[in-house]
Amino acid sequence: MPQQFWKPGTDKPRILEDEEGGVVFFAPSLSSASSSSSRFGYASIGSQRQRLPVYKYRTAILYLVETHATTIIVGETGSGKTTQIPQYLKEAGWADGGRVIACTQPRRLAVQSVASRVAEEMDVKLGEEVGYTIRFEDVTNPAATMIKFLTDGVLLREIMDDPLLTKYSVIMVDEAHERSISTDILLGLLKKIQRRRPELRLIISSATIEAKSMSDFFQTSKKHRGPEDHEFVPRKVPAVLSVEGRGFNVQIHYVVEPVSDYVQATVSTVLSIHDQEPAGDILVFLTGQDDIDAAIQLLAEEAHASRKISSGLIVLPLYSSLPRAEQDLVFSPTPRGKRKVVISTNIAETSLTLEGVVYVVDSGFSKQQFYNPISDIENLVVAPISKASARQRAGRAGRVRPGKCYRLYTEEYFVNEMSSVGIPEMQRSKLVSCVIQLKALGIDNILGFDWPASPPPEAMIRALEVLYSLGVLDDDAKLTSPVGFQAAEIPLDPMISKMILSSNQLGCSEEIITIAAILSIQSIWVSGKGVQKELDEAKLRFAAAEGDHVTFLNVYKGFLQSGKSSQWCHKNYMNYQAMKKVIEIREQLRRTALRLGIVLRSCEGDILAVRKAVTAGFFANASRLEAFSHNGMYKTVRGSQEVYIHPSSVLFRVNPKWVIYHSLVSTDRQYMRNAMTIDPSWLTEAAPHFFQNLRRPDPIAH
DNA sequence: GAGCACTGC
Repeated sequence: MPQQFWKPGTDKPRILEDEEGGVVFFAPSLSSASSSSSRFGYASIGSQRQRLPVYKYRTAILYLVETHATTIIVGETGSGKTTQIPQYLKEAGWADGGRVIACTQPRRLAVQSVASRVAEEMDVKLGEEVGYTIRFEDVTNPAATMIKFLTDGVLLREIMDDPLLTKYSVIMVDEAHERSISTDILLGLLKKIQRRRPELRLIISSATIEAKSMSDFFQTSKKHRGPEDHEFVPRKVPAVLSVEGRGFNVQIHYVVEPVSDYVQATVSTVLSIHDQEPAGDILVFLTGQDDIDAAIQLLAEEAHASRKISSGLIVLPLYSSLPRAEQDLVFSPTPRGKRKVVISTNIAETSLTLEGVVYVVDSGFSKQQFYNPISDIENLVVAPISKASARQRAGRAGRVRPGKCYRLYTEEYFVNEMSSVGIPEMQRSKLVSCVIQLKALGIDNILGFDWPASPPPEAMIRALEVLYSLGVLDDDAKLTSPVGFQAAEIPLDPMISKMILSSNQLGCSEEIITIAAILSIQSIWVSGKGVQKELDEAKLRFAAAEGDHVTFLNVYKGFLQSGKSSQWCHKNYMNYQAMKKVIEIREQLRRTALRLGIVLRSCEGDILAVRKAVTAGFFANASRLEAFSHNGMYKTVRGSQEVYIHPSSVLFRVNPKWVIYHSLVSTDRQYMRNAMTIDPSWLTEAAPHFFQNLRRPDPIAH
């Protein structure tokens, strides 16, 4: 047990029972917090730490963690919970005896920056007492690390090697309100682990007040234990503690009438802020590159027309596919007498923080992914945001001083129609990777798994079907040996994993892991507007008749021959950052392949082997050109869906009779992205079962 | 001849 920090007889924390009996609320006691103020830390950093809002809950938090299996902490950004709570736990002895305190984050950058901040506060070298682990980077020392920050994805991988996470005494899951797939899987698994390890403590940290549902989820026993035994057995009822943030007040403005064109409304709002409000930068939330470009152009036109305000505005776009140098412009300080306007996607809602923003304009929309398990198509659509998102966006205006947020929707809409939280990612995504991961963790009854939010059964069944067809699961829906277990080890989509495993027998693993690495990033080309012709020409220099996959091999070869040069990328309209990521992923895949006993071998130009390996993973994505089609219409073998080759493919307008594709994107039509020519006989060869089971008597007859 | 919100292993 950790050292006792709570002394009976001293100022006792007050516990307030929720009337429904499910939730324990805790009222902070200022005097107990200040009584333990000078026990740790260096003067300057120590007093800085004490000024954080979370500090006055120090005793309360430690008390709750000690006495409850799960503690839910609701706190806005700026409360200091992420950097302070792990330190409080360490100071209270939770890292004694070689145990480790873990704190997960959804994003890599957050892991790195929080870890270095905490190492600095504790005056230790990063990677010793305080460390972090993210994909490609393990900055920990197993013999010394007491506080470890990591992405939730990394912790999930750790569960594969150590199913009970035995080295951790406390696991804090931060930003749980974002409800990413890995956070949700992690929460489900932690609940199971807790049943086997009653001494394990969980802290769930969330920005929204939806704590009740989280509390219900972690409430393993309805029976209350008496207070006399709580020192030995933690209470099963989760404790809930609310910590205020340190943001400044943000005044909210709503439009009086609904707007019909939010791009136009954005531009008018920005201009009137610039005209009437004191200095301070403006952050605008739109949905995507199209919106953003349109708004910037309109803003330029209107500012030009009214000369009085045309000067003084610096307008900058911000989205993830923007080249790095242009992205960095938004961080440069605003010159005196100027006003910066950053027009951004959701990237500025959580991933990037801009200093100096005083005004936020919120369109009320963002692009969100939805998955239809019946048609098996993922769709990116503009959809209304949730109240939680709207609050997060508004909060971006209050970081340096009191700010204002202009919502381009009515108050009536916000209050009555906006949903309070977004739909968890789990309920709007493909679940193939998620299901194989759970299988690898020994969860046999996938449909009965205790999720924080249950995914649609159709999506689960579809995922099971895909895994069965790949030979990853057997008739009893158990992982096959060795293919299933090996595929689960590879940190990629199972269809790609299957392709890699098949390349072993075909003698082309070096080429296939290159293709796998490139397929698992967004795009290796620079984003196309304005340089379309040049981009097309550059692509032609690498284009292979066999299709996009083989083209990728040419590109990668060229990149290596250039000495991985950024100028070479620039010259060929390639995204250098993306290529660097390809190199990293490829290196990780090489190591994973070696561990799985895959022989790394090049086929030395035998492209037939490469194409067969791709087919072994992606046979389910085969389609055939319609016999009398003049417009390049294909039908999928699996579902007879009408599909077309995407104009970005090197096979666009080539229209070979048979292709397999990597993915479908759905806009006005269904487009196949990354297509490759095949011989249809390879399909039955790769997956006889799959094609026999299709309804049509002979779907691949010539 | 079209368009890629954002993460992550």
